[in-house]
Amino acid sequence: MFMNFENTLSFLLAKVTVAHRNTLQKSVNESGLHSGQVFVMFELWKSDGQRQIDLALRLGLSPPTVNKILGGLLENDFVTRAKYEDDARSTRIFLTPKGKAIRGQLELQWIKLEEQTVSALTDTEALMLKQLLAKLLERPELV
Amino acid sequence: MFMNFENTLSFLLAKVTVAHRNTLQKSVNESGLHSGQVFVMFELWKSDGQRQIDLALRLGLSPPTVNKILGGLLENDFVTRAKYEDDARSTRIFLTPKGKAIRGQLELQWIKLEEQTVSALTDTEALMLKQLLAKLLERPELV
DNA sequence: AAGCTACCATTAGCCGGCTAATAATCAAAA
DNA sequence: TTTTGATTATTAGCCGGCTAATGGTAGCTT
Repeated sequence: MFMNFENTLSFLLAKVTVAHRNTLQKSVNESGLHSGQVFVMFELWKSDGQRQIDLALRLGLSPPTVNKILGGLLENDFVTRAKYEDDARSTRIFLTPKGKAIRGQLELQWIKLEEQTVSALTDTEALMLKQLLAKLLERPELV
Repeated sequence: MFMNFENTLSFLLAKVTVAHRNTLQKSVNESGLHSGQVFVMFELWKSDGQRQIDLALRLGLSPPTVNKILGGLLENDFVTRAKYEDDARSTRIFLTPKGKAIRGQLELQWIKLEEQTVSALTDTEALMLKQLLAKLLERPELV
């Protein structure tokens, strides 16, 4: 009479969420970073000196979440805050030398993580999965 | 010189899962439940009176996580705890009438959520995505 | 110039994950 | 029988998400 809960896409996504976050956590904590911090660092490596609100928008996270993550990065001296001269409301986030230096290591760890994840699939499957996930992300309100 | 971070499977999975959890949260909070509680309830509907450790194993969650989620369900009178006669260590979790009554509503909401999610894809794509996610989940240590 | 509105950062507080550490119990081995 | 080890639940404390509410600033309108 009742549906097959475990076979819904929503269920599978939820399960993958938890599993993937655990794997990500293990993968990056060698570098002294936590899972959420990695995404902020990648964004800063692309463009240093962003405002918090822009980081939030590009990462698809709420401003308080970004603020909290930055707190940890500041404590560990990966980034610094600096007031933006033209606008006293916003602060700009800059990479420290330590934050810049860690990039290579993190990229290698990310590549290893990617190889691990992809190893469960064939090349075709991996490509297809990426395309399907990207298609879901095009509708942020639906995922 | 550096990799295309946004095009890795690991990145896409991380993004999709955050987005999906937000959608799930909105979907189920009409019923008075939170996102994590839903999975425990579905598990109890399948088999009432389980021990916490068995819930944790079947859900793929840590025992403290299940314990915390059950705290909320107990407070809101969706479940009750009862000692297992043969073993003083474990407790068994039972659905209350309120917990049993909410099943139909939750199932409908889940179906709506599923339709929403799947609507971004064709039938073939949705089926394929489910199969690929399921394949990833077969290797819990890799996702 | 004054005031309204929009924007940015921040705080507080919640839920959902986790690990590590405790306490109690059970079971098996010595 | 005692002791040792495994199991179960629980607590504490962390990170990563979120919403709601504050306070300060900018900017536009009047």
